[in-house]
Amino acid sequence: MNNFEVAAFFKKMASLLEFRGENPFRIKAYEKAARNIKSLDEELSAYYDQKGRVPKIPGVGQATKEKVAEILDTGTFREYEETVADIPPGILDILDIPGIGPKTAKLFYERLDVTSVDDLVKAAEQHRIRRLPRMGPGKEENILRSVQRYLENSERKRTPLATAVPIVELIREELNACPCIKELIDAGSLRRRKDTLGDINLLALSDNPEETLDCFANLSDITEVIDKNNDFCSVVYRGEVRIDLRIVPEESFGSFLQYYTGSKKHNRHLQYLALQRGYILNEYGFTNTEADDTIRCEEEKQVYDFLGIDYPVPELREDRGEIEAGMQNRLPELIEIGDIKGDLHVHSTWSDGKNTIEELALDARERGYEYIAITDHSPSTAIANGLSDKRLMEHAREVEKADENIDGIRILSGTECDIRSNGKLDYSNRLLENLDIVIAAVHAGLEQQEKTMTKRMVAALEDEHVDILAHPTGRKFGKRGAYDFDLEKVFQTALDNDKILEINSSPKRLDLNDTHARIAKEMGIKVAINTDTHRLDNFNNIRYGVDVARRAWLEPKDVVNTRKLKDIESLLGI
DNA sequence: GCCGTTTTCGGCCCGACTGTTTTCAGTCG
Repeated sequence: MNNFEVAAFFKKMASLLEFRGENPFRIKAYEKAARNIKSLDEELSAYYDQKGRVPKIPGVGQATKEKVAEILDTGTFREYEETVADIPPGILDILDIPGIGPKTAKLFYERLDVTSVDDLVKAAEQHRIRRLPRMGPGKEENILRSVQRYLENSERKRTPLATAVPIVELIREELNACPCIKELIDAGSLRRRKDTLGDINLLALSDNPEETLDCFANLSDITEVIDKNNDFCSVVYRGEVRIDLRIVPEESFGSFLQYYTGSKKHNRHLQYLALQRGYILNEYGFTNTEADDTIRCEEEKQVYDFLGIDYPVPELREDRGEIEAGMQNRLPELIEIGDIKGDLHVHSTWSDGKNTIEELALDARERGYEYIAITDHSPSTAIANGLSDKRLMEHAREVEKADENIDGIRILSGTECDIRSNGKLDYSNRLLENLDIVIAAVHAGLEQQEKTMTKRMVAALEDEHVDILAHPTGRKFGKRGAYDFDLEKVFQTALDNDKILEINSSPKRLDLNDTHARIAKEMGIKVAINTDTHRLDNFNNIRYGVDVARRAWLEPKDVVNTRKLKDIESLLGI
């Protein structure tokens, strides 16, 4: 159980208590505990395993500490379970809908007898909501829209790549103890580095398939074995993620790897090409339709060689033109992590970051970066301790000082400036023009209608001080989709005004996503891959941003922060 | 439920945005 999961219990608990109308300060205390647990640097479970107690955390007193221990021991806590049991189950779903908080859920429950999402939809459609106090037609409409989006999201519950990767690392470590496994290889969407995974696909070479699959089925944290036979086993990890392991024969390892990497569409296209040449292509290799004789590929590349296609890396295999490009020797030279020369979106202790400007700079230098931009929040994002005008000026001076004191890396002064709901920026021109870099971002008023939101974003992109639009579509995994806005218009505005669009590497965002980043590239819009770092280890998330970029066919030249310091400076007009 | 005391009980309590109001409640990051 990680900190986010522990924090989620307390956040949820706060909602439930608010729904029941309990002491607001007790509710606040739970919210605060959740916030502080989420922003801890070390993993509670690791600390607890090692020391047998819960560390001191601000806002977490004795009572909550005991609950944390209970969660780590048992996966839940008694009071939470009792509270949940006391509330109609459908209410829990309603509380998950963005825009509907505990107070609103309570109102609907008490006045309209709404105890499920279904009830809620009916109440809205029958216009019963608009008659409630402080409700009206606009509210009713917004609620219907939120519910619709919520239902769409919950239908396709996929696992974010950044959740899957650590799980696979743990499994890999545990399976190391199993001597019969010769090699364990990622396959499927995991290998293609898709941002979310339906399930995790692994392949293994083994001398003893039976024993290997037994090892696998008995891993800790496996909560269910769905299917198991001679060369295949499918399990559920912690009741959430499905993981398939398949033992593959060495003589056709390449064919298997290619086949189980997919995607389905990519494979279907290859199968069509094979058939034109008189072969059936499947996981065993190419089978001659007449002679019934199979060519097994030991190496994956042989599959492509056989069809006369340059080898496409897994990230490209979506049948979005990579097969045609491979046939014409014009596959892109994709960007790699090593190409990244700096990070243009970093938060320090001045707003909601965990590290000082110096710590960030030294760590970035250690990573071989030539530059970073310190881009703390603006006043509108108050909960993140956004910088007032006065503090912004002090901040810039502090950055300048650090830049003078630390050799080997350039530290740029910047801001992640809120785009207010009316399209105005959170700082005046006078302040913005003193900064090296200005990132603009939408953080509030996310439910605006398409026209308003588009206008708002366009206005920001037309501002001469703005360099980058951060997390342009606003999506967050498991939370909400993109803002309602005209993507084409916003992208065109970015192009016309020579602005940079961000691929935000934060695992909960990955925004732009691969298709949007590809559109940006094709339109000729510059892209930056940033981590939005709030603490040092967030710098590691760059891998996920680069994954997105690679899936979007981006080459080093498409990404501004592959440029050397002096080129980035001239690009930013410093 | 937490915290910090002129120390064990009283105060805690961001601010923009939205859709309602006719001065504000609820949600969110």
